[in-house]
Amino acid sequence: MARSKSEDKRNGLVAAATSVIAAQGLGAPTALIAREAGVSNGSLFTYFETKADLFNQLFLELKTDMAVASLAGRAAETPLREQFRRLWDNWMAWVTANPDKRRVLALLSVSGEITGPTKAAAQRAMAEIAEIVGQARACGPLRDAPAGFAEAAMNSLAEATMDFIVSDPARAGEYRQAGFGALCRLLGGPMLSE
Amino acid sequence: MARSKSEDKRNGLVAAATSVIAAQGLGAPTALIAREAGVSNGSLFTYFETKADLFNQLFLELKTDMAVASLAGRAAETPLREQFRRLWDNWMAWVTANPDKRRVLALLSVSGEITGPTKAAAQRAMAEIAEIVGQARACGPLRDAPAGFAEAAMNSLAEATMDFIVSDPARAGEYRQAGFGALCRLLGGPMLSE
Amino acid sequence: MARSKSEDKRNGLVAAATSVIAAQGLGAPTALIAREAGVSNGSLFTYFETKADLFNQLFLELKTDMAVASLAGRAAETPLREQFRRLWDNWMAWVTANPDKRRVLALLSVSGEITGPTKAAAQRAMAEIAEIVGQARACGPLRDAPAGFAEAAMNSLAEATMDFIVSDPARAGEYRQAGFGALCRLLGGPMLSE
Amino acid sequence: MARSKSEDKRNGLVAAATSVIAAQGLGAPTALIAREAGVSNGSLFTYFETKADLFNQLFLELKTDMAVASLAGRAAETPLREQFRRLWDNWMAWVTANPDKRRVLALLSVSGEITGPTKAAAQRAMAEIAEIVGQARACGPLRDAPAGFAEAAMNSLAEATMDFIVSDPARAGEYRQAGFGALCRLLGGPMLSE
DNA sequence: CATGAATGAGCGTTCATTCAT
DNA sequence: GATGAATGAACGCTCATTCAT
Repeated sequence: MARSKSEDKRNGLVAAATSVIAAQGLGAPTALIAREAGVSNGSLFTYFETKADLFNQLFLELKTDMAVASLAGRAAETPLREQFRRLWDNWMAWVTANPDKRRVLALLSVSGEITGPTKAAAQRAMAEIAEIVGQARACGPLRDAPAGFAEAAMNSLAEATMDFIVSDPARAGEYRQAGFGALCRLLGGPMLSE
Repeated sequence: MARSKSEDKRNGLVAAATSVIAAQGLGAPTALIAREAGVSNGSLFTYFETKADLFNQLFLELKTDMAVASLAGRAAETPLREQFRRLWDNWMAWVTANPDKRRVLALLSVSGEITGPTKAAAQRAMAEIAEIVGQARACGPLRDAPAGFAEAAMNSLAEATMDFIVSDPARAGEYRQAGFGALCRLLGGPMLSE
Repeated sequence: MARSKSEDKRNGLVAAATSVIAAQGLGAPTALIAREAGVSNGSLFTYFETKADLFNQLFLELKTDMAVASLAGRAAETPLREQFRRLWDNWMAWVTANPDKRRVLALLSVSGEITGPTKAAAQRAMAEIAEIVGQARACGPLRDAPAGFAEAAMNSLAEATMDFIVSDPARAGEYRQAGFGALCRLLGGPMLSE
Repeated sequence: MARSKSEDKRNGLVAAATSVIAAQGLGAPTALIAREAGVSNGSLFTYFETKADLFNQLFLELKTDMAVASLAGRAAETPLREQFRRLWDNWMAWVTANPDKRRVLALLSVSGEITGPTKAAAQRAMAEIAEIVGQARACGPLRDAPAGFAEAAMNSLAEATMDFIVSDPARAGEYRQAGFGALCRLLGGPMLSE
């Protein structure tokens, strides 16, 4: 179980990477991340083989974090709209609380450094969410759309909503509402209409 | 007189930057871009003061290119749904034909190197598109949503659709359809329903 | 612990800088200095933040070196003329033995890269010499000249003498004598006359 | 006589070089010098083969300028002290009026770019001054000093005095006086004593 | 395992000089 | 001759990664 080395240090590095990269972009020096974590520059490489490796682990961790937060309090038997509502609210709350994590995720997503296996693992972390979306899709207008499309559409709408929330946190509630309305319309189907 | 700055060379550099950055990311060496353009490394800097300047001009050029392509053949008097259809089809066709441009646009958008003035100019280039969206919004469910939200939502949906198109061009038509349907539902309103 | 910064390496860099700059001027590449010191180009920058920083530290070190060498064997109670004689002889001997250091000092002095604090520190290193000059000035014809003038005059005479010594070391003794004679006359006063 | 090309442009370049180098040092770009002279960068090289050539011509021109100015109004039959007085006053007045030229001269002197022939020509330009110094030397304590030493000593003293004048022009007169006194003592001899 | 100095490839940019116009 | 774009070598500095301690 306990992998050797210090789990604390690793987590510290991940956290430091998040805040440093949020501020400076992916070009941020590993040495700075290490310093921010209170660790020597060399040590970073005992926890992550390369910078790209750090990126991949970070990506997976953030994605998982986001998924877990979004699914908090889920009750599989409640009506679908209820579940969506909770999912969406959780999700947006996570962004509001963790703008850095969200920014880093956006940076990493587009970086070209995320490997296939990491992407696959990230999808696994999102599986439960995908399942909820799948239920909605099954009886809505996206019924015949290619697999994954509904999910991607939801994601993109979430991204747009997040941008507004991050840039103007005071009106977060408003944006969350508008986004949710759009989401329900987008996925459509009887189970989501009000 | 001496040689005057060649528009051709400038365009060659822009094109080279697009393909090199699409392949290697924003970290691509300026020297490589210059070589790809058949120009000496130093020459790049007679056309663009700095790498960041190249990024900004490139961004604006790509954005404008995209906007112009999307608006091709627009007839302001045709029904709104018609106009949307054409806009969307043009847009997706542009992505299909120019995946590199699209990727570079995505990279630049998130790079933190695009200055305020460039962003403003880009918005101006997109103004006509924004206007069309505005018409749809005015009589649909996003009527009361914050300004810009409808546009952002459309953009994000377009992004998602583009991702599918780029990753699997063979089924481009299918993705385009699905995306358009989702778009109409998302923006809603009587003028967009079938 | 890791290796700690090696005083040896730093000194090696300073020495290498001296000989390389003496040969090539201040435009000498840092990479060459590093190579001459048997160190990687990057390492130079773990010892000196910038090339300008290297210049400043080098300047101070050379100036101090010169001052210390000039004051060797000073006995504050001996007659002033005696002290001057020793000072002058030491000084010229240092130049004879270290023409590179002298050339680099001359280059740096005029470079515009030496900062105020460095200049101040250099003056402190020369304080004891200034004091000796001050004693001579107090009772000679420069009594009423502006502060620092006597010192500057001595320096300039030393510079001229050094030039001769460096360009024709075989006659160093002769030049030294002539210079000393001129110095005593220049500063004048009863305590320096023969 | 009239060498081809424009004498005006050449002089403009020399003047521009003086002011630009005074401000920026010898590293100043040739392109900047050209612009300051109102000439294209390429044109500079039709007047001066290389940057080093420009340096050499500039050096000679400034040195000559200084010599001519110093000798203004010389009357070979007046007493030596008189002649020295005039020389010194002219010299210091020139520096006061032309601090840029003086700074550039100092920079060039130490640059290592001045070739032997240029140095020789410069000495020729200074010949008349050397002759005056030679007369004083002949009957003073430097009688037996190596050739050129007296001149060099005078030069160095002048340099020191100039430094004070340049850094504090308000007290130029005071410095000039102190310098002249020191000069007379340094060269000594009956013809210079008051 | 932790540390941080050492390494050296690599990058953006500059600039003397050349040359097409 | 004048112009200024073109050239490409060169430089200072950075930073991921290694390795001696």
